Amino acid sequence: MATGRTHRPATRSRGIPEATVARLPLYLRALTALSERSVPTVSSEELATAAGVNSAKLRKDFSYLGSYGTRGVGYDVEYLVYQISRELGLTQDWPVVIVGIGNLGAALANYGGFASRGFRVAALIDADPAMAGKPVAGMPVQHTDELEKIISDNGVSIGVIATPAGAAQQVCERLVAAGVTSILNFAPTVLSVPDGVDVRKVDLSIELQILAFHEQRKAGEEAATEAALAAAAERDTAAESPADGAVDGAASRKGPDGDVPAVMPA
Amino acid sequence: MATGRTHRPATRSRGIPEATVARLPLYLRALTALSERSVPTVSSEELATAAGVNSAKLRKDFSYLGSYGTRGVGYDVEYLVYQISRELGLTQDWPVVIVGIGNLGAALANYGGFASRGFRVAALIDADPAMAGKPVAGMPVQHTDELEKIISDNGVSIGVIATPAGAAQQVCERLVAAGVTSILNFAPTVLSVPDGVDVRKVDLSIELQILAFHEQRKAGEEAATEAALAAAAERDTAAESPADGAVDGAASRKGPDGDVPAVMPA
DNA sequence: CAATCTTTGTGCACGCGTTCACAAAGACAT
DNA sequence: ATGTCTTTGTGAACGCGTGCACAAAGATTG
Repeated sequence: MATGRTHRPATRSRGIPEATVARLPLYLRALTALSERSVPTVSSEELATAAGVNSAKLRKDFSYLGSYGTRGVGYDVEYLVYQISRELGLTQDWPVVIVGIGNLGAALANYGGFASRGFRVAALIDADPAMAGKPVAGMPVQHTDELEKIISDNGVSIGVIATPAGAAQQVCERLVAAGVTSILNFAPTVLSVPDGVDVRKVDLSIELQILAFHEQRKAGEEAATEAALAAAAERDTAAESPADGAVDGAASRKGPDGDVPAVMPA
Repeated sequence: MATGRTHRPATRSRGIPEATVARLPLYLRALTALSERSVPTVSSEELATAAGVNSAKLRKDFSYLGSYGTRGVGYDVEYLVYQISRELGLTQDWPVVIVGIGNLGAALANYGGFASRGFRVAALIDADPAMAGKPVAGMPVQHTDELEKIISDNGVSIGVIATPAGAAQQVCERLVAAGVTSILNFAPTVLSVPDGVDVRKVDLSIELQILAFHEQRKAGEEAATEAALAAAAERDTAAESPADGAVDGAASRKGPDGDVPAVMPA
């Protein structure tokens, strides 16, 4: 999982487990594809394969929503699309603002997947005065000064932060103060928010690091014969002189721009 | 969690739980920040706060790596940076290729967070002949025809897919055939890969849908008095005529572009 | 050297999520 | 109407992840 929830008690929302909620969009996507091909019904087995999950898991997930299937037949595609959409709150319009119109912010603004699922980009906001008025994705960028007014005028409750890490917390606080209660954070920082505000984060660098871990492990297992012994020996050696080895290793790792430097697509 | 793992038995990699691996990058980020401020040591409590997790969890996570702390004092920042970097495989250079240089692909190419953590963008690849040779992030875009050669010449084992959904599976297969064993997928599709290949996915739309679910729930709880009763009644009514209600609802949901339409930053 | 104080490392219990496996339900054929 | 066959819905068991709470370890002070 690339994304992680921040804060939040293990409370179940209306009885639907968090893990199930996270999978509903997957089912919805697969179902919509079937719907477009005018497939009337689908079995849990078929749908599970299309969504990339186990069929038992899918059935249990659906059981939290109610009994929408027909034994011996499967699920009615159109009906299920509707039920899941409703459960996810996609039958209503969700205005969102994107703050930080750098490379990533612009890419998000152009992302077609939002509009097609009930999300409407209400405004693009950036702190750079030079950006103000510039059209991005057919929409003029507005200055941060307008943030509060935009939020309240449009009744925005979902905000997307695509600013550099250094600006994220401040932007977050302004969004929350203005009434935003759900935030999707692309900045590589931990955001602290008051209770009642949901934060989900997407960190591109973290995903790659997790892949690197497994990649390294795979490489290590390949040469699992004598190489494994050599590696272990080397590791032990390095571990013997903590401070010294660390300084060396850490220094070589810190790149030109360090690490934290509020990097970000920007 | 915006990202989810695809396939993969619940095997522990060298004894380190997957959940712990996913948090290591968080700790690393917090530690690097401390390192830059020349903080020599840090307690589990402080570091946990900085990383946005519980201190007991952090200590348990570190215990899987070994006993790197000193009781009564805390952890040596530099040493821990080194150990975690090594564990994640960041002490070596990882060449990556980005396939699909649309808005998102370009944003990723410009993302500074990659280079600073040992990831080197070896090539940008796009299927559009018009893109070939165009410089993006100071690097010429190469045509898909070169994919196999690029992978093998650079020893690339990690690939990033930022193509439209329709092209993702095909690109994935070519990457895997060419030797890539880890894939970060931004296309809104389920990729099927052979055993031994890791896939992590990042889906922007899914994250928003999960936020919408909770947002809807919050809104519902606010008006939890009589409104709740009304809503429940309405829901029951809708549920009574499955097929009919479904057609209506689903139809109104399918936007102009449908849903699956291989949308994507592109 | 002894006493105290801080902080780590971890045993243990609990709860969530996953998976198995099967009974119940309905479609369909005879 | 009866029987067969398919597929759902779910009870139960298991395993992973989380958090508590504390003993052990070491620093620090007198």
